[in-house]
Amino acid sequence: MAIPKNNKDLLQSPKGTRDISGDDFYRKQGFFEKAQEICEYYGFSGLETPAMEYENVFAKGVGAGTDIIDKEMYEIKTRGANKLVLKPEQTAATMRSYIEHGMQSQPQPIMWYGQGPRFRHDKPQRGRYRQFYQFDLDILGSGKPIMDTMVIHIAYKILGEVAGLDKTTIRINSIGDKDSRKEYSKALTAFYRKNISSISAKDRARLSTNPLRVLDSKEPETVEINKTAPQSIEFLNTVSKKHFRAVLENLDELEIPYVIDHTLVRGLDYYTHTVFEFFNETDNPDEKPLALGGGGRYDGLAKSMGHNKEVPAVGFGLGVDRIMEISTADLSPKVRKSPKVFFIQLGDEARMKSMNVIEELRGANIPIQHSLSKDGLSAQLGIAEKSDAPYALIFGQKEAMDGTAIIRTLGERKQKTVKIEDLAKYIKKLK
RNA sequence: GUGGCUAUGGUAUAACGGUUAUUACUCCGGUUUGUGGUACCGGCAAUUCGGGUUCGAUUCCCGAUAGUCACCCCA
Repeated sequence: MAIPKNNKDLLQSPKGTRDISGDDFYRKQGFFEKAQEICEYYGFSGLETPAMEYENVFAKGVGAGTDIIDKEMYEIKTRGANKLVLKPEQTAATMRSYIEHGMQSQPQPIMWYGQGPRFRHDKPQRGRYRQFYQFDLDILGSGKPIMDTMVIHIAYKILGEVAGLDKTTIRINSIGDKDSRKEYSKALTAFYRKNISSISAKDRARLSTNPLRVLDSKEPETVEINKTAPQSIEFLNTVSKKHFRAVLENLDELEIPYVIDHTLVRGLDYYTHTVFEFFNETDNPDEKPLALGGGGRYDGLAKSMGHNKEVPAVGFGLGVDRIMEISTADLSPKVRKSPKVFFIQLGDEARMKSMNVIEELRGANIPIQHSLSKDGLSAQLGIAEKSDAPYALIFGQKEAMDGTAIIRTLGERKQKTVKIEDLAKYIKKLK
């Protein structure tokens, strides 16, 4: 918030971005670690794609007429002729990677997870950043409904077990395969044309670019008319119906609660069959529930990106920032070890040799905290007191000469002198 | 992108248009240089930026910036 006087244009992070440090830093890392564990267990492996892509990856993949592509992409100024953009979402990038590396000749399906920043030029708000973090999971190369269920199941587990969110609602719908989708789209267009006077001007414009998105509209008059709009599941052909039913049956079997939401079609062009979103239900009515994540099947993506073959695929993305905001779960990562010993040094001689002693302890895997920048025993003991370390190691002039160190039990205020060579072993034995 | 609200040290806050800009926490240093949580003393540190009104602006007005809320959209 504080903006330095003479550098207001330079010394602040860009709008909608922020520095992540302290607890936030570790919680984000811890979340990833724990989510990763679940994914690895289910046989997924990691994928990290660049922060930028050629514009076509998203323009062709996600499709024009969506806000993401039309007005939220960051274009990068480059010296070359090709247009680069900061990636606004992961799915198209994942598919690009699959196609580029010929993954279709590997045993199918390819199962990938990953986490990283996404960029959208949106107006910032709570839980909405211009650089935000997503955890993604994708299964490419299989059209089986059980894959849809698995993806939903894992997302549900991550939200529940990792983030500790037990009030997650899953909204689900199906827009069917390409044919069903086309039929539905046609029917919707006809419906809206018939009621053209009842929908807002904005939605009339949408009608020509992407009629499915009119269903998403929040314009009051459109919301009203949408109540009588044809529902996508009415237009599912036999195959699509069977697929959707199988997904739901699998969810029932797993006892994952869901709500079928006929207005849920998701804005992006590439979705087919199953689409779903996760919401966190809040207790206080002042806060409206935030979308924590969403996803679906995108069998049409590969072809719309110019690939010669369809690649059936399904996946989700979770909004890490939003999850962090409401999660109260303990998310400390493995690297974050609570210190066992607080290292105190006294005098130049001892300070000089301190790092050698510390290296000794590091070699023995003993986590420490230190105050090498400080002088004075009282001061350092004071800091040790405030730390979480149960023991203090005092290494002073005398100890440095003798090749010993004092191990002090902070709570009981008792201490013992130990030889440096026995130090690690001695500390290990302490509870 | 549209509209509303907000903006004081690192954090949290006080100040009828006139104060050396309040207080607390944090942080740093000290209370006879080798044994601690308390206490005491001292120190660092702020009116977001740019205009305007006024003898005088933290205070009123306008603009910018940022945050926040609603819309939009979505993670």
